[in-house]
Amino acid sequence: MDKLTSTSMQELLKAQGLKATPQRLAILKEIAKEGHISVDNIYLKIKNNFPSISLATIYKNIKSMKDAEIIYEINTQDSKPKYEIKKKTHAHFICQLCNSVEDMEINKDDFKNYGDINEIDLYLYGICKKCKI
Amino acid sequence: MDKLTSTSMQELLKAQGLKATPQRLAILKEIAKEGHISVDNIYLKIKNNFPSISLATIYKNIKSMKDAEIIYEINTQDSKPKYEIKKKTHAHFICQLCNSVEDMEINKDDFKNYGDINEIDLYLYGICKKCKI
DNA sequence: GTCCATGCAAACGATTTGCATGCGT
DNA sequence: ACGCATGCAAATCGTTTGCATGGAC
Repeated sequence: MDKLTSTSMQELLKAQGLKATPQRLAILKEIAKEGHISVDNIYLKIKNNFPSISLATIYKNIKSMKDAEIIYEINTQDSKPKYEIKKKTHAHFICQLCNSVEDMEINKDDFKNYGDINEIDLYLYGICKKCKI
Repeated sequence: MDKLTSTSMQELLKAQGLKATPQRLAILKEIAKEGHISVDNIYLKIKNNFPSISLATIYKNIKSMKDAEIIYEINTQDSKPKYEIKKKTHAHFICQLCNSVEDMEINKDDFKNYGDINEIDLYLYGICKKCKI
């Protein structure tokens, strides 16, 4: 996944008119570190270094950063929503056993024959390498 | 969409070990008629001809018929889950204005280069013909 | 008669909201 | 100093569960 420094995160937020609060930076840092992570797990992870943070704050910030298109929501068939740093369009491979999410490259042009498409969400379900062992 | 008679619905249910109750048939009929419909709307529609039906019954039956792979759940970015009669793999085109869902044919073989895939969920977002006018 | 399905009400989990306080700019 | 952000608690929404009753086989 792309390296995202604290500085670039602050700029990303400011560019969208959002203040770079410690909570927001902590959330972004956790998402960037994990790749794909649920609200609950963001909360648990951040609470270690930041015991005062509230779940409501996480939800509010997830919402505003999603609206600002800084992060992206992944909705799979069997687990709670997960979040990732928004980047170039790609597919998600979902393991049907462990629910892990893996990014896969796709070529947007492959979908041109479907007409005028603004956005593509492609979820591929199977068994990941780890679970296949 | 495929024609689905009352008789074939009954057989579909029995084949999966589910009793063909009037409630179940009404739910299936509504899903077949609408193509893609939410729990709330199933409830509202059925309540007209079937005032005693309860939301819990709809939820329970949606769950059992989903488990039995008679119906399929569609989860889009901005609206509540919708349900359709399960059929051959296809994509869903979602209108970003009116949230309508439209089926689009896809060729499973086009996804062979992604590896060992059991299931494909492809959501394409854009503006539907009606909303483009 | 047994078993599964229904329908009501209560419980539940995830998310949202209101509001007083605090902090960044 | 102002306005947005935080954190708590309460409210809300969608969905699930328990349980007593009813109906299908």
